[in-house]
Amino acid sequence: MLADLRSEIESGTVPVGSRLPSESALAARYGVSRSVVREALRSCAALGLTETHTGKGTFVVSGRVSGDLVLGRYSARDLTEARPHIEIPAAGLAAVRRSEEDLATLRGIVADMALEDDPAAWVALDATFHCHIARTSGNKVFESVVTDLREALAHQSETLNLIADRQHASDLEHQKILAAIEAGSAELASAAMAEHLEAVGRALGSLGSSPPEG
Amino acid sequence: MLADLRSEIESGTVPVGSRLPSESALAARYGVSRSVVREALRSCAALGLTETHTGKGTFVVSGRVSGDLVLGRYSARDLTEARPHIEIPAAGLAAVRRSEEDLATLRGIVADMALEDDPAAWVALDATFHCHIARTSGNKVFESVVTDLREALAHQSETLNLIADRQHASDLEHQKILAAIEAGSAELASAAMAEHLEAVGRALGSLGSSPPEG
DNA sequence: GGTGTCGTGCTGTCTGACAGGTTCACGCGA
DNA sequence: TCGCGTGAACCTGTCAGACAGCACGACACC
Repeated sequence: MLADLRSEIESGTVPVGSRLPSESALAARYGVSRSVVREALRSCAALGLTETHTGKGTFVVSGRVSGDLVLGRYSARDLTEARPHIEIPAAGLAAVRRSEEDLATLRGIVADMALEDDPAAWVALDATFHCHIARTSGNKVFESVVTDLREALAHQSETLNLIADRQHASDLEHQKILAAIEAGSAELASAAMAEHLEAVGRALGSLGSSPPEG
Repeated sequence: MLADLRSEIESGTVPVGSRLPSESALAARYGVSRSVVREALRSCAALGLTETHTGKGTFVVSGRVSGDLVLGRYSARDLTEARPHIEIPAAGLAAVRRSEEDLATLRGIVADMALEDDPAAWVALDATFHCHIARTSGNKVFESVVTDLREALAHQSETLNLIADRQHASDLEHQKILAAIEAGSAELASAAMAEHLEAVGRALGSLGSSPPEG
């Protein structure tokens, strides 16, 4: 039943943020006792999929298993320092390995970002853009690491604010990255991503070695 | 009590491979009921720290939480392709940020490797060496990713065999890396690591895009 | 010596119960 | 009518006790 519950969450059948049925209800649905349900929920919680609050219920907090990058606490410096080394080669590979479907998705994201006014929504799209490039690289290691990095970053509101501040500049840089990937040039794509991350890094520079906020 | 149990496992107080006390015993030790113990053990199992077998007990299978890099399945190509992008900059940072203690540890590992005859033991030391360089980089992202990559690699016996085949060549390259880190030169350390990984990559080249063995 | 059986210990699951936190609606008073 | 307090309903957290199934070792028997 753990597998069933987990697949329901990971497949998105149960949307992120929603409340799961109560333990008793789940027990009745699956025909098991509450103990079994509780242990399954504990597993999901350990994997970072759910959180349960006394008296309120258990809530889906993520659609995917969090890597230890997220579980651990990373300083903004660590994240900023590591990103280029992974995202730049990922962009290069993406330019070589992209499919038409990938290109369509990336174009859609970039178009949406240009129209987005809400900073929080824009930052979310920004994360989607970078994650999809990593996925387009065809290397699952890059995909996992970038997704984890981005998720870890999502816990640092200070950093997110600074990212949102340069929305228009980033939009232009994203378009440049996309164009390079469309052109199929690993060199240009890497360079464009490097330029983008460098600019972001400068904007985040004021953070210095400040600790994460948890 | 989960935190207590988990820290006991992660700190190595309970060695990997050993059997934990029975659920009843743990319940008595912590002064809680068996339900609580079972849920804590479920969490540990979900994190990949323990495995429990009906009728036998629960056993410690890992001293650290496995990232999703390990949980997922990665091809040898993905791993080989991603390693340089993370380990080379990590080596560079390690050269700049290493402490005397780090140097002593690394020297010890390299010395042990030179004397090691058993291929399996040597490969384990090799993993320790690379992981400790990542740790020495002072960047927890690099540390996590390298450790995860190495753990993922540990599931691919074919790759491990090829790594073990060039034991003597690797020993020399490791010494060169260590010397560069001792000298405090990020440039030399990166170059030495690049050279090493390139050589390993060539040796693994025959793998091509063969799937992981699971 | 080899083999089969029994007892012990452990996990897996169920039942029923109670304490404490959370939320919401109802009713009372201003 | 509006504001507020109270209480019921629901939820999770934890406990105690019980039984079935599996694994393993000891012991008796052949």
